[in-house]
Amino acid sequence: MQSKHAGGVGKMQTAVIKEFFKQSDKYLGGKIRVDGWVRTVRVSKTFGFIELNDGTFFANLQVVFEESLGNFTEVAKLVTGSAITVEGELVESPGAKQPFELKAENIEIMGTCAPDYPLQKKRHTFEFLRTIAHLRPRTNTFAAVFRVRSLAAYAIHQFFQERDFVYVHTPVITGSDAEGAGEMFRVTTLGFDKTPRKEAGQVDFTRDFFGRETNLTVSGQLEAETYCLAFGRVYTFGPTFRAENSNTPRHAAEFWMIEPEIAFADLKDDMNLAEAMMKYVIGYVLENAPEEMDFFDKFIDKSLLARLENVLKSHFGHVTYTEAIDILKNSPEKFEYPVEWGCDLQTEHERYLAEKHFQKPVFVTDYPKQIKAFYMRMNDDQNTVAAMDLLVPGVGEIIGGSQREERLDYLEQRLADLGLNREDYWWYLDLRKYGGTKHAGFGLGFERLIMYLTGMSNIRDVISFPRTPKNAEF
RNA sequence: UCCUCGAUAGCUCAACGGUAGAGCAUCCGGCUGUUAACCGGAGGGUUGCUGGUUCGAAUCCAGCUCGGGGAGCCA
Repeated sequence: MQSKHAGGVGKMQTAVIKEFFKQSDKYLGGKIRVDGWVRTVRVSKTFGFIELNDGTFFANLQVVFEESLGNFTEVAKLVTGSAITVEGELVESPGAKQPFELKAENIEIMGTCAPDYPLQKKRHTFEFLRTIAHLRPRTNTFAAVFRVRSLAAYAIHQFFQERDFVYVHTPVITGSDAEGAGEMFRVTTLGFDKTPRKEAGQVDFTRDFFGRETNLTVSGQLEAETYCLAFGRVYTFGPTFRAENSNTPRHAAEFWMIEPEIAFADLKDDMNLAEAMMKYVIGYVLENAPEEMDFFDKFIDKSLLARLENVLKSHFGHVTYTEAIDILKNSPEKFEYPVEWGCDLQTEHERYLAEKHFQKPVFVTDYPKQIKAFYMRMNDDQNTVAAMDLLVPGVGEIIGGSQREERLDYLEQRLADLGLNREDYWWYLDLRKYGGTKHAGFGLGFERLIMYLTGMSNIRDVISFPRTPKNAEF
């Protein structure tokens, strides 16, 4: 990649550290200028070393400076976190830990760093770093996490765009409060002191901003289906909000979700899409962030690379809910919760299936209708629905999807059975009246994908500023 | 929301009923190739908050707040 800053041959070249590592031949022996932040300084009486990072590359550039420097005393006093611009010659390094280093001829101090800077050059706990979420992207782990996150987002867009999917922006504010996917955050401009009431005492939402009750979306799926039945293949990728009081390493109140929806497609097509997408993203990240992935493998999860590479080579497992119940019943494992057909699978059951029995990602399909949402397509047995969950080792449920019920009479019956108001779904039901066809889709929790890709074990450490119960700092 | 464990210097931890310590970080000094550099010195604390027991509480008890792990809900 040619830097937009790169100058002509023989002149001083300003470039980013990534380029020195990717094309060191081009720069070795030449004069360069580089901007960055000090990660650590090691100084002696007449010379010193600076580890410089400019955010473009995982590794640091070692800068060597000597007494001849005009501002040697000031440079020698630099502390971790300072911003500097260095000019000098890029030379081969005699040290064992880096191939080359920058022999400084001039160091300009662009921004000093106060001595109470909380980041040290030793290891911090993730719990502490969460309290300084504005500074943590400067650490190795978070630099790696958020570069992988960026690459994974790009890979997802690329995967769908290459396959002619249309990216749909579904609304963040929704008027539908009956999507059944959990507690919602209310959106209102009504005052708290004198909330308008109707005669019976309930809040009068006709006087609210939208003239009706509105909430933050818990899923873009129903809206995505409308565009699916126009474009054939669509996907959403945006923020999602759940007001559940969930206190776990896998839940956040604000998270990002990817929801593809495909027309003229059944559950099998849906699972094939999900598997292809997962493999595409894994492959893309392994190829484009090798330094970051090596770091995770070394310091975060020692079996990460082996596991991801194995996933690329193997086919995902497939098992029906009914078969899964049999596997669990016949397993030697002692479960805390009893296994019975009709009960939802507990976390311990899901973990056993993904981590012990299959030891790779596995689709569980055809769940009892009682434990799944109204829009999932009824199977011929009238007892199970065409649903699928993808379980992955270490994270658990990462995808939930289904073939949608396209038969109007079946769908109306399901709404009635669940006590849902038919009028609230008038436009959703219209899709079944006007050219309805079989279609399917799924929801992928983006943060859970990042956890799976990096080996990070807490969702709060894979999203820039996590929102969880009792925490919305920053 | 439930169960469980925890909160001591900026950070990571020790002290477990009797004067609150160490390593790292910071500041000062030393050191001619360092790699979480090294060596010497200094400053730094209402022991999460409120109350209780005790001659005496970081330590024991109660409540609260916040955090970790597990569970539920789910992505």
